[in-house]
This record gives sequence, C-alpha cells and structure tokens, in this order.
Amino acid sequence: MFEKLLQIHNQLKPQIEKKLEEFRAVWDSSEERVFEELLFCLLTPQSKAERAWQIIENLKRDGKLLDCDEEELRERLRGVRFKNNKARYVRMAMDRFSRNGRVILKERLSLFNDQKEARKWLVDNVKGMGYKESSHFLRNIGRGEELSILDRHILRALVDLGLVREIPKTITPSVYLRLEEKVKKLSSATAIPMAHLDFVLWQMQTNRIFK
DNA sequence: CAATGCAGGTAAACC
DNA sequence: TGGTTTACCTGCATT
Repeated sequence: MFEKLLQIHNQLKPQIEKKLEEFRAVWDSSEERVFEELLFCLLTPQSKAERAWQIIENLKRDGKLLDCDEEELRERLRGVRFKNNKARYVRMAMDRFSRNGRVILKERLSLFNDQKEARKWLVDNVKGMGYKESSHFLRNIGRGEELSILDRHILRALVDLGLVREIPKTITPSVYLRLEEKVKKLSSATAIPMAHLDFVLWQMQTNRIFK
C-alpha cells in the first residue's frame, strides 16, 4: 500500500536523522538561538527562507535581535510578503519574550511536558503564529517530533495517497488537528515516525532535495 | 512588456 | 459557536 513511502523513507533516513539531530542542538544552544527560529517562522510564510535568515542575521549584526523599532522593522522586512503585519508580529514577540536584554522563550516552553500543549500555547499567545508555523517552529528547535507541519505540499501528498479527499479551502484549528490525526495513523501504519513523515511526504510531493 | 496566477499562512470580520 | 470569506500586499513564472 505504502511501498513508495517506505522506499523514500529508507533512502532519506540518514539525512532526516541528521537534520533532527541539528534541531535538537538548537534547543540545547541558547535562548537567543531559539528566539531566532521563532522570528524565522513569523517571517517565512509565503516568503523566501533565505531572505528571512538574511534579515535575522542583519538584526543580530546590529544588536537589534531583541529590540528594534517597529518602523525600522518594516524597512528591514523588505522583500518579505505582508511585511507590515509581520513587523508588528515581530515587535510583539520581542515585547513578550525579551526582558532586560534577555530572552525568556525556552524558559517558558520548558514548562510544557506535552508538545501539543506547547503548540496550543504558541497559537494562543504569539500573534502571527498559527498551527502550521507553530509546528514548524517547534520542529526547528527539536521539540516537535510528535507534530505534523501541514502545509500545502504535505496536504497534496495526503490527497495523492487517498487519505484526504481534497485540500480543505480553509484550515481551521479543528481541521488542522483532524488532518494531523490522519498523518498519525499513516505513521502508525507505516512505522515511519511522525518526525520523519513530514520529510518523506515533502520529498514525495516536491521530488526535490530538502535543506 | 503588461496582465495574470499563485506561492511551505494568519487574523479578523462575518454570518 | 464554529465554519467561511477577506485583507494583508511581494516575488516570480507564465502567458
């Protein structure tokens, strides 16, 4: 039934595990490093990942990763889609997670034992972060192995596999959770870990090397 | 070269 | 209360 999936998984397994190892290293590095990933996930939707990182590097270089004027952020976010809204979200994230030049994001996330609870908290408390990007963020800091990042590529893969009839027009939280359950079932059925499945489905859909 | 369509979404208004 | 529509508003490929 899912031979293709298993085949891709076997082929990609070493790469995936290496990647997951890097994600865990992010969590172990520093508060600032984790905060960078949060900003990245705020900026990246429908924008270029390289551009998002470039902006974050520039903020770091200028000592403005934790505190930057919103007006200036708008300028810095040139090239990012919906930059005005996102500049506001970034500013709000700085307000919420930096105290006296220190980041208190890891500290806050440490309070959660359950990844889904952490995600729910992010969705409810970080403006600009929905289910997809909250899952993306948690994965990127090594705390999202149980979560699925349901972007349109992954959803198309689920449709191709016959697990979903069609891509929902609007993905509300409840729809997101229902779709994630399907991925979980697929994970169980194939014995491919959830954390691996996103990469496999992504690869299956785009047929490109992921970075 | 201008017009068009769409891309790893989210918030908020609307019924 | 919860699903649906609309605003946000850029880069790039296609026609």
